[in-house]
Amino acid sequence: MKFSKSFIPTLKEVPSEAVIPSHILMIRAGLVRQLSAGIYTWLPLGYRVVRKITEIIREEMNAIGGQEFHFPALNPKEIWEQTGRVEAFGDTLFHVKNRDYVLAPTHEEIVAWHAQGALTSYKDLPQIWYQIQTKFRNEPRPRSGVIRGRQFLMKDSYTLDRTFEDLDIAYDKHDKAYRKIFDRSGLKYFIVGASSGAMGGSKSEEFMVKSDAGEDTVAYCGKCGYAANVEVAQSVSVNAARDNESKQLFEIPTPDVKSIDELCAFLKIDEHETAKSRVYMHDDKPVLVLMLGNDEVNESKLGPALGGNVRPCHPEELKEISGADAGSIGPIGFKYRIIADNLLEGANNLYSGANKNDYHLGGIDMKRDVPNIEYFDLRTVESGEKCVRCGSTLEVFKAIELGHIFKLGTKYSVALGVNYLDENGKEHPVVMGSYGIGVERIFACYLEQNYDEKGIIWKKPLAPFDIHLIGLNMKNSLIDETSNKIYEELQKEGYEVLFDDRNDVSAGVKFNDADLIGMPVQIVIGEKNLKDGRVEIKLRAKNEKQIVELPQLNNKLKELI
RNA sequence: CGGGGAGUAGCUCAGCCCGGCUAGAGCGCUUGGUUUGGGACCAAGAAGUCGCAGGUUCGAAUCCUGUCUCCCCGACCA
Repeated sequence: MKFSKSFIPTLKEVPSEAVIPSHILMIRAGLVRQLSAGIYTWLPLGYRVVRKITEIIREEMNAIGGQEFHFPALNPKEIWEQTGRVEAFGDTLFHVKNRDYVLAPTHEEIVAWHAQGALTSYKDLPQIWYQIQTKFRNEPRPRSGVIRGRQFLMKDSYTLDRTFEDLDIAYDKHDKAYRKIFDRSGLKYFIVGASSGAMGGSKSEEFMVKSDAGEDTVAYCGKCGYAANVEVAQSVSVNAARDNESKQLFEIPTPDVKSIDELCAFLKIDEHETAKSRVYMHDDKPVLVLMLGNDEVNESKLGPALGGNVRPCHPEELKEISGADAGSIGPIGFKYRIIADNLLEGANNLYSGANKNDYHLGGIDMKRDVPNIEYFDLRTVESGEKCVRCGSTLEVFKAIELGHIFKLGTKYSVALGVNYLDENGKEHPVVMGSYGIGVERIFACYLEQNYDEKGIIWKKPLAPFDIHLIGLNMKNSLIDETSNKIYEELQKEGYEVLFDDRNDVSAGVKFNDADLIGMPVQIVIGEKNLKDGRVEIKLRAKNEKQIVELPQLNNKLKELI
């Protein structure tokens, strides 16, 4: 493709709407333009990358027996009502105003609808149906460029099986295919076991990429691969101590001491000798939650531990419940249910609030003084703590979800009546699985992992072109002739070539554009080398330049690409 | 939805607090010329309903009210 005739609007300045590297690079390199919040147009260069990604996905999905469909994005609302998901999605689902249609945010319903009555025999199963399609979700807050948009490309596949055992096989095939897809895309990723949430299913795994732009926080062990969302992550951490002797309870005046840090400083004690109190309202009954030292209550763990509705108490409720304000609340004399984090189990000689403003208690023995307490894992894992599986150090960081594989079970097949007859003529619901990949997230994550101060660094699999051919001074007829000839030859050799044949920009502009757009190999045709019958080859990744005799160019490229 | 920031030329932004003639800069763009191995130079030029609506005023980019849009943090996120 000739640069002079292409729409590649590169930008020297950083556009104000972009914050994260991948977004900035996409805009600056002329890959994408925003139309509205969370809605993007892929420009020709960027769309080439999208197609490289989708082609990798197709190959791997076909390799496990997937059949490519194209389901409609516009769906009758009625079908969505049958599974209760119009309500479940709520405002996230786009509704069409002048018809009872919705814009599909995913396609379980439509797959089930087509399967119903069509897959009627055990002989029809298993099936793997997939598509690469535009999805619509009314995200309340689109962000991070294409990473969270209101319209986005998704590869979604659905497996239809007879039994849960067969589902295991289909799930495993997807697990392997996904690894291949992300490996081939050149991404560094890891896998997190996750709870299946509102999709309604049992087992699921998320494929994640470490990134500050991520929306999930995960704990990860580099040694054994343990990875979990911090909402559920566990770690080995040190229990509060139990001394041989328990002191008697004693009251300490602690004027203006509220936080654990202030308490430790005031009494000159260690954080691990203290217990922090938080009061929650659980189905209209107060619950005191005790944490060791300064540990924060992990509300994602607290909810499931208690069941029902849980919310933090309002400050004005605290006094009535405990007799004190926040900062002076503690377990002794607290009249309602008390639960604590596991780390506090059996500890003694602890300091905590006295349920009396400006007073704390010392000498608390959990066994002796708080006999009816219940223990749960309520901590939030922090970086530096030890892995529960192998004991090495955990890292906590933000991550982007690239893909997710679910064992759905029979939720949708039951709701929409997708049944088959087995060998004995007995009817069963089809067992389903659902598997998604965010196509643009592969794109964005690749960029997050492959750039430098000059711009993007493509590797061959996703690069829009293999070679960026640069004719420096195109008004020089020898350069013009030679570079055009090389352009033709390289294409005959089967390379995808972007040819910077512009005659109205200086060399510096071409070099900088080439580095910004980031094709793996640059070939520079300039007077300096051409007068000796040579050209320069530059590898973008290593910033390595080599001078090559013209007749050797082809061999050299075979070696490099 | 809560909190914060922003909307002025294609892009990045100044001007706004403290109202005043024809609204500015850099980059980009057009034309001519000189350049051509790291965003080069000279000259001439085009380009703006100052987000929108209403109000205050002799006079509004500037003050007031409303509204829309975009960005960031949070909530939410099959």
